Amino acid sequence: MTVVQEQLDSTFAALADPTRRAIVARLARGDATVNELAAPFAMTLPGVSKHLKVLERCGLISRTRHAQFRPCHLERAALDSAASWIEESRRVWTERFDKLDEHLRDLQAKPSQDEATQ
Amino acid sequence: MTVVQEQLDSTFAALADPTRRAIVARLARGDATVNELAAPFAMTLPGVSKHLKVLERCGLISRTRHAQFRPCHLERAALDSAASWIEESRRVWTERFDKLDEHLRDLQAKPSQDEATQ
DNA sequence: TGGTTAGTTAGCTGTCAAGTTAACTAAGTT
DNA sequence: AACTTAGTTAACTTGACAGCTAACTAACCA
Repeated sequence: MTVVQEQLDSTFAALADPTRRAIVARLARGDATVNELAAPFAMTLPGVSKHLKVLERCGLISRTRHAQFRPCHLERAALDSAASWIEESRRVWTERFDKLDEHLRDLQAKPSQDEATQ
Repeated sequence: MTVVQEQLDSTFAALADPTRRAIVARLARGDATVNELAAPFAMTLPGVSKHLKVLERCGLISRTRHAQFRPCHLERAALDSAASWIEESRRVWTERFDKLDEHLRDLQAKPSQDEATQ
């Protein structure tokens, strides 16, 4: 298993949880402390702390220290790599149909003997 | 939990597995049977069959019948919704920095009394 | 009809993840 | 020094999931 694959594994797995997606969405609007992030959820602080660890381990967030606070910061790189993977699949899928389309236009424009007899 | 959230949960969870990502990438290039999809993997057929069920349940693929074959087909909708979610977070993140940037340019252009004394 | 090909279902095992409470660390406050 | 605030770590329970083998269904072939 390559490093890139493991990165994607952990990033997609992180985004599979609705609590973590909400945290990411919140952090997109600006940095926040653990308690601020935990406030909207009916969940204990250790639970949120675990989610943050998951997000940190896949590189989606980073944490610094500021007195007894640990402000969380969204890192766009992991988000970018997940987006890139999906985009690549969509690109291939789209390209295939574009080629099919082109082929059909070719057939219509100048049907060859071979194709016309099929 | 909303339907949309459950859809995202299951789609991201599906994409968290490297085998399933490889299957999706393969299907982007065109439809394939279960055995064709299983061929590249050191895994039993029931294992692959399970992965396909996961992909089907989150809407990433669909399956039809053709004699004793069950060709798999990539459905772009689920892929699109996952991509959209990520894009929205990236958009917010980017917008925030654009606004900050604009604010800083404003400060430089016409510093107010209030801001100048801080 | 008996065999082959394509694939799924069932049942099992091991692993990992989410959530909890309780106990801890570390920094700031009085 | 004692207390409060912010957060993490540890230990546990529960539930889901990946993989396997064995047994099954369904369609085609001889």
